[in-house]
This record gives sequence, structure tokens and C-alpha cells, in this order.
Amino acid sequence: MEWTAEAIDQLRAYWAEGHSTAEIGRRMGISKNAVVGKAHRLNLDARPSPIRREAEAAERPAAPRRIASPREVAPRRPEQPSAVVRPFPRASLRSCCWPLGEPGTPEFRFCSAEAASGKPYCQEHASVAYVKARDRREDAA
DNA sequence: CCCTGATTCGC
DNA sequence: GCGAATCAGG
Repeated sequence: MEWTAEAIDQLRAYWAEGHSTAEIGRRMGISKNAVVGKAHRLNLDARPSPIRREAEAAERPAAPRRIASPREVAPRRPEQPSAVVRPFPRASLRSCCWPLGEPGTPEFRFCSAEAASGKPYCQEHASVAYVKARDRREDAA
């Protein structure tokens, strides 16, 4: 591509009109790379780029930015969340989550009896939930 | 897979 | 200086 003054004017005009690099390339019969390359060299206003170069961004920050004061700053302990919001106060007091009724109906609820220790179900439902493999044959799929 | 723009680098 | 190749996001 011979960048005559006319060609450069045309590029500037299209660029100023906000055409995409590919569109300018189409109109001028050149590649969009030629357009973007020339635009870059002419220091035309950069378009919002869709990309963000991780490689550069990741390499650069090695440059230490000295903004902190020379004085040493007391180590700041991150504030500990004082209370984690838990749906249940204590694992040991968990209530049975065996479903009762038809899901989606107003009657649907969970058993809510006190769960057997370490299990999500109360004693009664745990006995239903946990079946010895040997006794399960007739229920199997 | 289409689009976008930016950067790189051999020419 | 040029622009294809490549990258990276939509």
C-alpha cells in the first residue's frame, strides 16, 4: 500500500466517521490490518479495544510502585467476620431433612425432628435412608 | 465462526 | 514504514 496524502486523508476521514477498521479496509481495498497499522502509526484516536493483554499486564506489575511511606506500617490484621451466618446454629442440633409431602405443594415440609448425631435425618428416617446393601435387592432400580 | 482493535516483528 | 500474524474479548 502506497500511503499517498490522499489515501491518508481518506483513512483519516473514515476513521473520524467511526467506521470499523475492517470496513475502512473494505472501502479502500486494503486489509483491516493495514488500516489499523497505519492508524496506529498516525496516532489516530484509539478505538475502545475489546481485548486486554494479560501477558503485558502480568509482566509489568513487577515494577515496584513505591507509594508507601518509608515508615513501617503496623501489620493490619484482616477483620475476622464476627459471625458467619449459618442456616443452622449447631450441627449437633440439626433437624431431620427428610422430605414429607409433595414437593411444590404448600403441604411440603421436612420432618424436622432432631437429627441423629452426624446424620441429616432423625433416627426414624435414618433407618429408612440407610439400608444395608444386602437388603436392598428388591428395591433396586 | 463471525466480529472487533492492538501489538509484534520480519520485511 | 508496512502489514500479516497473532492475540484476546464480544
